Amino acid sequence: MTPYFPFPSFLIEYRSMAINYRAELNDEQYAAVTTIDGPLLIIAGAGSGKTRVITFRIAYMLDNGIPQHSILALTFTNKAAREMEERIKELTGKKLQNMTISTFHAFGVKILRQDIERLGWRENFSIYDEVDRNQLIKDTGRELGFTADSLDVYKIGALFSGIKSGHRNWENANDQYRKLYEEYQAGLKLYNAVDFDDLIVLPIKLFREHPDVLEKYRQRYRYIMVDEFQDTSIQQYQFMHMLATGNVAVVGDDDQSIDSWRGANYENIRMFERDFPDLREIKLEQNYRSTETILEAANGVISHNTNRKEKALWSGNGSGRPIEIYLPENETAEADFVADTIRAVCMADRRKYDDFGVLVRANTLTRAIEEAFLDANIPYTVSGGTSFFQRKEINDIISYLRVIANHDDDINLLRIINTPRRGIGRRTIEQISEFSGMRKCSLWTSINAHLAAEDSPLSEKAKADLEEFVNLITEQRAQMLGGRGLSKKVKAMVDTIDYLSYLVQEYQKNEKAARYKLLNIDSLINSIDTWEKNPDNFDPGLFAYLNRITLLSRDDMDDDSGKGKVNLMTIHASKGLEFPVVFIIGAEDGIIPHARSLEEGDGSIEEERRLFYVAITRARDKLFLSSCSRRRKIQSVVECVPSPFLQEIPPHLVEYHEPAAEVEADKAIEILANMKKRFTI
DNA sequence: TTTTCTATCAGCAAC
DNA sequence: TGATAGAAAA
Repeated sequence: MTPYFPFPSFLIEYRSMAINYRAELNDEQYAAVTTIDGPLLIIAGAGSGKTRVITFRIAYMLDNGIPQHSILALTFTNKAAREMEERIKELTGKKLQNMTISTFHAFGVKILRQDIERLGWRENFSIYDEVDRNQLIKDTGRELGFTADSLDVYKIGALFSGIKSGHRNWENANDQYRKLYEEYQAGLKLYNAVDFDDLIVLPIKLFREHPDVLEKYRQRYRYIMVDEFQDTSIQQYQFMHMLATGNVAVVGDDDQSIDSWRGANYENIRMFERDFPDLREIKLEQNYRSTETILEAANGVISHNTNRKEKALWSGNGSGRPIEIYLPENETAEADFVADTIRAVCMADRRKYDDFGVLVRANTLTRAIEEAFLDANIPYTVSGGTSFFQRKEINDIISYLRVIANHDDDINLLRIINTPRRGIGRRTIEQISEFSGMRKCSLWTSINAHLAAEDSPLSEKAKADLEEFVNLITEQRAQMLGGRGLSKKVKAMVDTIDYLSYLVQEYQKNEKAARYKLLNIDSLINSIDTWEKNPDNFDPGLFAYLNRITLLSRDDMDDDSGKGKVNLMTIHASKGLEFPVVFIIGAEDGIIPHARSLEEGDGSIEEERRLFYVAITRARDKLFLSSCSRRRKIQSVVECVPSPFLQEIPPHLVEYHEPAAEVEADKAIEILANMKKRFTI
C-alpha cells in the first residue's frame, strides 16, 4: 500500500527497523525465536545460526514489550558477550542500558559487589587468578611445612578448584591436602580476596543463606538465556537454576563440549531436561557455514563418539573444495607451509588476511607460526593464551592498583613491595610476615605495627624503606579515590615509582624487550582511558576497574579488533568463531588427542574428538590440516605420527601431500653455504 | 642483607 | 623458552 503522503522521516526509519522474523529465519529458528515463555532447550549444531537465533530472540522479546531490565543473557567469554550486545544493538537500533549481557563470572562479581559483606568479606575485595592462587598455595604450603616435592601447586590448585566447584571430593588419596585447603581459604578471607571459583560458588552461598537477596534477582530477571550451555559447570547450572523463574532458554551443542577440564559438564543438558520437564526442545540442524565436504568430514569424525545426542546436520552450500592434508618434515616446514599458502591463497582467491584462522591445540605451538609470519610480513593476532594482564609489567602496575584498593591483599603486596627495587629484601619480609603469622593479620597491618613499635627488630634502614613504601601507597590511595581521571592518575603513579627506569635497568641486555614492555604499559593506560570515557560506563572509579579487569583476556584489549590480520589461536579459543579458510596444525598423535588424555581415560578421548570436531567446523570454504613427521619438544626432537582422527575423515574428501622430498633440504644447505660465503668474504 | 648470576626444571586448554 | 630457586657477589 502506497501512502498518500510521505511518512515523516522518523516513521520511515521506524518502519525499516521492524523485523520480518518469518523472512529472516528458517522454521526451526523461527520457533526458537518466538518461544519466549517457559523453559526452552535449543540444540544448535555447529554453524546453524545460533548467534543469530539468540539476537533475534532478544529482539523479539523487546518487540513484545518485555522490559530490558528483566532480561539476563549469560555467556562464557567477554568477546561473546560484547558481540551479542553489538548485534542486538544493530538489529533493534535501541540502546541497551538496562539489559544484562555478561559472562557468568562477571555476573558473579556484580552480585558479590552488592552483598558480599553478608558473607564476611569487605566490599573492595581482590579477585585472584591462577597465578595469584598458586602463589598463595605455595606460601601457605610452606608455612604448613610441606616439602617442595609434595607441593605441586599446579596440581593442588586444580584439586582445590575441583573441590570448590563440586566435581571432586576429598578421598583418602588427597586427604593430606585438606588442612592446606582450609588454610588457603582462611588466607583468602584474611586478604579480603576471592578466587575464580568463588565468583560462582559465593553467589550461590549468598543466595542460600540470604533468600531475600535471591528473591531480588528472581524478581528482576524474568527472562534468562544461557549460551554455550554445554560448557556450564555444575555450579553454573545451579546458579542459573536458582535464578530461573520459568522463562529460561539454554542454547548448546553436546558435540562442542570441550571444557570439561574446568568443570564443564554436558550432562547438564540432561539435567535441564529433568529439572524442567515441561520444556520445549528445538533442534537447529541446517548448517549455513560450511561446504558439504567440510561438514561431511566433521560428521565422519564425530560419529565415532558414543555418548551424544543424534543430529543430522546438513548444508545446502555445495560440496566446495577438498580438504588438504600436508605432512611436513618438522614444525619449521609446517610454519613455512602455512605462511606460503596464506600468501598464495590471498593472491589466487582475493582473500584478505582476516579470512584465515590458524588453529593449534596448545599455545606453545604458535611460536613457529609466529616466526614464519614475521619473516613473511604477514600481519596476525594471537588470541587466548596468556592474557595481556599476565604480562609481568602489566601485572606489576595492576598489583599496585590492587594494593592501593585493598591494603590487605598480601599476594599483590609481596609482588610490588620491592618492585622497583627499594631495598626491601628477603630478611625484612621474613620478619614482617613472621609477625603477621603470629597475629593473624595482613602484611600491611604488620608493617604498620612494626613502624609504630619501639622494640621492632627491624633495622633503621629497613624501617625507613618500609615507611617510604607505606607513604607511597597511602598517598596514591588518596589520589586514586578522589574524583575522575583514573588513567591520568595511573600514568602519574607509573612516573612516581619510576617504573620506566626500572625496566631499562632490568633489561639492559635486551633493549627491545624493554621498549616492548613500555609500549604495553602505554596501551594499558590507553585502555583505562577508553574505558573511563565510555558513555555507557556509570562508575569509572578504581574499584570498578579492578573488578572488571581480572576477567578480561587479551582480545578484550585490542582496539583494532584484528582487522586485516590472520587469526592465530588455540582451538578452545576458536569456539563460536568461523573463518573462510582454516588451518589446523599439529594434527599429530599426542597433540590431538593430547597425550595426557590417554592417561586420564574415561571419556577424555571423546572430548579430544569433540575438540577436533570444533576445529573442523570453524571452516567455511577450505580446510588445511598438517601433521609433522618430526617436532621439537622441550629439548629433543621427537618422531611424530599423524593423529588417528585423520583416519576418521572419509578418504574421498581428502587430498594428501607428501613433503617436497629431500631435494629441498639439500637446496637449503646449499643456500646456507652460499650465504655463509657471502658473510665470511 | 640485598642484588645479581647461574643452573635447573617443566610445558594442554581459560574465565 | 621462560620462570624460578638457590649460590655467589656486592
